[in-house]
Amino acid sequence: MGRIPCCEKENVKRGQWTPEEDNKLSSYIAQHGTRNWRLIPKNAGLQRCGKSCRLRWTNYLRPDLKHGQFSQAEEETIMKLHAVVGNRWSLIAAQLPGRTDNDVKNHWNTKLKKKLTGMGIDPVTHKSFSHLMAEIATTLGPPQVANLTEAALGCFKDEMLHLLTKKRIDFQLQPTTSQGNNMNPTYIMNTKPEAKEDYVEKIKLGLSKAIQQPDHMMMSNNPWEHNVGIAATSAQVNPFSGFQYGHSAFGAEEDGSPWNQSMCSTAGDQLGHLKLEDENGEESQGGKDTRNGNNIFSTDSLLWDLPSDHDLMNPIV
DNA sequence: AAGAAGTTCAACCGCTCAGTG
DNA sequence: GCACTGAGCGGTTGAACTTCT
Repeated sequence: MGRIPCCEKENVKRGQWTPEEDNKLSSYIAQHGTRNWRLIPKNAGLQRCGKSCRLRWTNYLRPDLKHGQFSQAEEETIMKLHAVVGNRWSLIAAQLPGRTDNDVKNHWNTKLKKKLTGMGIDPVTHKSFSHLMAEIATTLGPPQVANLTEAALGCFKDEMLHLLTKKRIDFQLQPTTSQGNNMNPTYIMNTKPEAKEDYVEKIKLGLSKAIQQPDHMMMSNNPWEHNVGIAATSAQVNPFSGFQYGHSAFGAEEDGSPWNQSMCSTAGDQLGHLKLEDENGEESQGGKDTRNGNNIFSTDSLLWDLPSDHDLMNPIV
């Protein structure tokens, strides 16, 4: 049995909405509300699918929507929430008044993903590439490490070189001293064009050397320490270590909140670790239960069920 | 100036889930 | 418990726009 189409495909207009159509839809909804999307286009005199009307309304016409650029605070919120819930765009959008899931999804795919990658953070796991490499190195046997490392370095190299050469994203290679901790330095963006070529060359050199010497990877939990840092100490040249959302890259202060990097993970898997309380104080696990519970991130309703050292995202284990 | 390449974002598609009879 | 329906979600597409060569 085939799936029943949501509307008649014939006589249904598709593509960009005209101002006239927008007006018809807006004025109809202002008078009658949004009950029964299937009937709305018919009653409003639109040759559109109900689904298309719903999308147009929720993503564009709703009067409470923001249409401008995402603010820095909004971007930071998206990144933090994505680290926990993953591609649950509707959940993330629910925490950003005036933004839709489509807005958030588009912004993530076009801007934030690249921003994170450019900072040496894997946008899927929200861990630094060095962290992921270390996990690989500690989990697998030597032959697998060599092969995987080579493959991974190839990917990272391509991505990094693309970003460094095509985008004005750059790294200040001196770790900030505010932490007084070179084991976990914080890097900030350097937009000076003259610094770029030198860094690109250093990275190219370090990466190609690393690929040629996979054995060194096995000697450390952090392969970058042995290979990437060829032109300087690893802490100075390795742009992939010690990223912190709360610091200079986004201008906010770290607050010791549950958002710190240790609990970042692939998100879809993580909803199962969140305890959610509904209005009656009853617990429910994440997932579908959260569909109508838009305020699960409020401090009043969210209970964290995570030991601080719990490694939620080990892709190998 | 013009074509190519890259980017953005509105819109569509197909799927899942909740509600209902 | 089952079938059906509507709503909502996330992934993908493609037209419009921008930047690069």
